[in-house]
Amino acid sequence: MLSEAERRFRTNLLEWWQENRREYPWRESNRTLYEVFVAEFFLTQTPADNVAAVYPRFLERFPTLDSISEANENELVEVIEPLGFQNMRSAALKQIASTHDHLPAEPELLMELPRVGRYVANATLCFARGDQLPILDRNVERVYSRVFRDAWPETEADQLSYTERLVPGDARAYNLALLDFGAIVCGPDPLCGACFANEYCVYFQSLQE
DNA sequence: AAAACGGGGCG
DNA sequence: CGCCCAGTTTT
Repeated sequence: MLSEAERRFRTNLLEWWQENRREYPWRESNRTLYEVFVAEFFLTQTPADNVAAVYPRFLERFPTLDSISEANENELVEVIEPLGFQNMRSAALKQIASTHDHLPAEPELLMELPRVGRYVANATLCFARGDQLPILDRNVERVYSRVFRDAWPETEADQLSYTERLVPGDARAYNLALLDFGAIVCGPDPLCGACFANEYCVYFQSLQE
């Protein structure tokens, strides 16, 4: 059961997103599971614009897992280098490619891969396939902990359960909207003056004392 | 110098 | 689960 505020937030967020969505190469339609995975794998702790600058080159040189397993690791490191974490990342990709000829399409199986946690697994499957999975990173946490402050749980496991209830049938649109909202409006220094949630956001209400 | 960050690893 | 680590960028 969703609260009134939760239902309104969900509806308002999707409406807002129709006019405010950000475009990135990995969001284009018909991206494969592998292509979306590569993007999400690089997007952890790395600004989207940096990933966007390297992404086409990476996919051209490494269009499949198989092409990674055949490449030498130095070349992999070179292509990833502008993003940082190049050693950890190429070692992980090498290991994944050496043990898989295709990526598993279930979150628990994706999470068995090195350097793939809950965020990358759920984001990959939701954005590539539309799977109805919640995504939870620090941006999403910041948004929910403001808007639903009193109800928002403390621990990561409880937060994941909480977000699971909110994800609608069009999970892809909802989760992308949540990320864009956290980046554009509800960032570390929030633009409450431009926000649709002022009538029910607990954080905004607390500012009005 | 210190905080932020998603994942890994430990007890 | 709670805590701390490695690696990197941002403040």
